Amino acid sequence: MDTRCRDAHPALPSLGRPPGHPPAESVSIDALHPSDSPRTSGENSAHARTLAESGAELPPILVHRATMRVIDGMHRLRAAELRGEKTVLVRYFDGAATEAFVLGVKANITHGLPLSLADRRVAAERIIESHPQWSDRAIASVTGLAAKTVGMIRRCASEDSPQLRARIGRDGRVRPLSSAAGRLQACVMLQENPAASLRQIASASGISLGTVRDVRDRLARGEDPVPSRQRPRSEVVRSASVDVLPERTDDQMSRLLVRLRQDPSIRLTESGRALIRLLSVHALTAEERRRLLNTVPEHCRGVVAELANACAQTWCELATWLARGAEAKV
DNA sequence: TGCAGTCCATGTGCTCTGAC
DNA sequence: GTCAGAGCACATGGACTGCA
Repeated sequence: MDTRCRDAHPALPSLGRPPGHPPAESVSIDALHPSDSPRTSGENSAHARTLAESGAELPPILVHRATMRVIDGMHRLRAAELRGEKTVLVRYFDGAATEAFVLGVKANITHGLPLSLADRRVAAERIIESHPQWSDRAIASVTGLAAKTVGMIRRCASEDSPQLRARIGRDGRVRPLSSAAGRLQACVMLQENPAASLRQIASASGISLGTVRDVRDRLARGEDPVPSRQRPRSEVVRSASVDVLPERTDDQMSRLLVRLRQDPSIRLTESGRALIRLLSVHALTAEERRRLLNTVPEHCRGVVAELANACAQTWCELATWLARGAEAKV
């Protein structure tokens, strides 16, 4: 057997790489069950005959101990049967059935008869279902597909199922799919508590130090704290063209903000840009409010609610003063 | 000495482009 | 049309530096 399949993916945590290579055992062929094969068309009988007729000693096959299913080596098993042998050399894998399947896929793309493209796509679908937390590249490295292809399969497969917020990469690190909610929270903290350290803000908002720094730099440049890539596409369209806005409260706020941003007397002064930044932070869409809500720990909700009320009161007072000022000028 | 900020290598997903 | 590779922007953790 090609021992590379034992090292399916060192960085993927749930693969559970077994320590060392346990010695192969001679096991009765009758005790083994057919594999949960990634090959949709079954074994290739011609390939099995070729192996049987070669006369060469066949390497041990890999078997899932809990189910006695063959993980890797169905062609070698068929070849042994064709030779009339009663036993076959086996190496056991101890782990979950889903991990055994991943191991089988990995083994089949690294040696032996390669999986077809269709087989690899089906395998990717199964791995996405069993390991939704794995990144596209991690699954791509197991199935032999391109990461982009895995991403496309994931999008199709997850239309009816909720998306996880983070993925585990090939290096075993967890990376969020979107840091938008954390960025918005960090933005609020930076403006309400400028003396707080980046680390404090990073810890409180659940994003990395580098991301907090990026938020700070963006605010200093008068930019949105959330990169356009991470904002919903509909929102990006809104800020690009106010003519396509449907009549909704969130959209009305966006429209007013766009108008304000376009006003030279506002956008060409430091105080004006600061005002736009403050208004942008507080003009949250329903989706952003929902995301922010999910980031507030249970024990902090009272404090956050109190702060939110205080902010609301401040803005109400400001609105009243502005209205009075407008009336006075008229 | 410990904290805070910065830099860097390396990972991610997305988009574009060319090969088949 | 499908697929993979290159390049991009962004995120991460560790290493490093500066400062009280």
